[in-house]
Amino acid sequence: MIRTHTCGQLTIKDIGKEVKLAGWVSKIRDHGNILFIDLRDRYGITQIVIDDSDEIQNIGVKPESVISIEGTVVQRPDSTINSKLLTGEIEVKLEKINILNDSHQPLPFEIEDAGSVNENVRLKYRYLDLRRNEIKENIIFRSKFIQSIREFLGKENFLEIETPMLTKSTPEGARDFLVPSRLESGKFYALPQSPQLFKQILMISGFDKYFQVARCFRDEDLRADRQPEFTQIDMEMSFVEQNDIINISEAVVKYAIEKTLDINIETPFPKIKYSEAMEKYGTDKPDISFGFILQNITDYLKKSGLDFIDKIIEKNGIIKAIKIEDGDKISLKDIDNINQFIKEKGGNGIGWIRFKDNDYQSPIKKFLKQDIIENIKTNLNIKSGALILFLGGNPEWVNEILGFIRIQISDKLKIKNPDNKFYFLWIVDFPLFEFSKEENKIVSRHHPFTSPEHESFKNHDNPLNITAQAYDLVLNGTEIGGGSIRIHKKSMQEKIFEILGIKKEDYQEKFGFLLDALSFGAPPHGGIAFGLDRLIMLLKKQDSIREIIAFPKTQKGTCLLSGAPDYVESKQLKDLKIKIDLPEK
RNA sequence: GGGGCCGUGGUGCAGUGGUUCUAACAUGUCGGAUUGUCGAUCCGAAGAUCGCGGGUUCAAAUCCCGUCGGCCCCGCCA
Repeated sequence: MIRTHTCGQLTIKDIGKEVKLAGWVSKIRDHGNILFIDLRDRYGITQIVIDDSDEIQNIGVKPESVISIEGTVVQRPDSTINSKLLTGEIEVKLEKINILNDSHQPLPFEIEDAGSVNENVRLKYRYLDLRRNEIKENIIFRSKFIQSIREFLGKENFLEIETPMLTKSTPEGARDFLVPSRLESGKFYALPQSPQLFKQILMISGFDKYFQVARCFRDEDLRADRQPEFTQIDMEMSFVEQNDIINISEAVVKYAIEKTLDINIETPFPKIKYSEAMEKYGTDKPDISFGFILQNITDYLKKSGLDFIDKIIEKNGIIKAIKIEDGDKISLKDIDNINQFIKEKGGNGIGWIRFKDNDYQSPIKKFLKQDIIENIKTNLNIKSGALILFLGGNPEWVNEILGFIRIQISDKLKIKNPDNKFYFLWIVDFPLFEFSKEENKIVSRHHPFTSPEHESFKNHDNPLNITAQAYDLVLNGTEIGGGSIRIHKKSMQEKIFEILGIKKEDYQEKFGFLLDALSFGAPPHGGIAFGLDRLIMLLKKQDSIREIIAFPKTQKGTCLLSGAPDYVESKQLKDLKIKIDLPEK
């Protein structure tokens, strides 16, 4: 046996025991006739003490070498107890030391405070980075969180079922990662963007409660909270309605968080309609930890005599405002930056009024009638020092842009989440479709298997007015989950494909297997998927999901540790009958 | 596809045209000293063609162009 205990285990209860420990040399403190080694493993640090001067001469260990030791657990003298360590009341008096493997010196970076090391160096030597306490704890937390979800869903009678990684490319949605087939030259598998169709088919098979810790792949550009491969907690249930899924989702999230963090999660989470989220926050994933709610001031500006405002109102546009109580903290330069952003988004610029005592400043001051100002002051409850920013145009555009600005300003003022809590929020009643300007056609807002809300489907005059039985879970302004009740009747699924403008032969070719399955007794069903990486990131208060993924990719999708992606041998391409045709530079 | 920030010993950084840049400081590494440290301490040493390529200049880490790499954002992500 190489070790009898871990480095985080021994305490005052173990005094006198003969033990064997193994781990990494974290720190050496050499005092000449006494020498200390901090021995570290996943569980903690135990101080090894050597006070035999001959032994010290021969010891020759280097930081981050792996050693095993034998010795006796002894109590530390009172004055040398280290209250920062769980093992700080004891130390192990060394009797025998074995260097299992040396570490090259100097190290690429110091393990203890590598937080300030450039990320490219951290990623290249990820194995060293993962020895650091903070990121190690993130990875351990992630594992415990997943375990608690398995525990909860297991008790709730859910089955964990794997679905294929090599599957069929489907139109719509994100760009697929493709895998060439050798046995069927010229054909490709796609890596799953989500197990969506397979989990629906499992419902049709009668596995009425399914979940999976599912790896998903989307070949799109990366962000701090987006990796090309990521993990979903994927769930699907039969014989359920929207609220059943919402309830079990809240229960599983509550259970896993309370089990892994020492906090209380209040359920049920608040719900707001999509339309309300857009009106008030200008986004479908609002951060509700602070105010700055978008306020419609169109009525107060009617007959303002201002040409550009009259024109906006004439074209059925609106004017909305954000009120910033601490208006002095937003400078003219900040407003300039906002203007630049708006110009990039196809607008002219933002209006502003700065209220000071009983006066006010504004670039359009000489055009503003006193009664308009009074109206705004009263209705928006303006106090001295406040700044309002306002923007006019068509409602959707105004909401979207002000939603962005709301976040920009809150970042600048650092007023987000002042009490550092978790603000969960359900967004419900999404539209089933939206109009895509790029493709100039109607597309699914969630995915084409989402069931419409029946009344709105029956009564619709325009597909864009149909409501979906879909719901998103938002945590502190980040979407962490989403799902829907699915269509379980073939005829309805065909109608949806037709509204989407997909030809019968095309949907037959791509989704025929689903339509077939729906025709053999498909139960009503629905589900949800949680973005595990984002959820863990937020729970661990990290700024990037790379901090909670063991081996993440860079913004260009490369792995600095392994060097992927890379060229392959020509024989491999030959087997696949693939020719590379790179454009000349 | 676009916008922005960054790249200087192993690591983190200072230095924005010159002779206090023959590149500072901190930390680590190596050698020595040291009996109670735990961010140990003290003494000493080594370690950098300033990401790479080109240009401007009497003179470039510093200015310009290109390129490579990392990060943040827009587009994209049903």
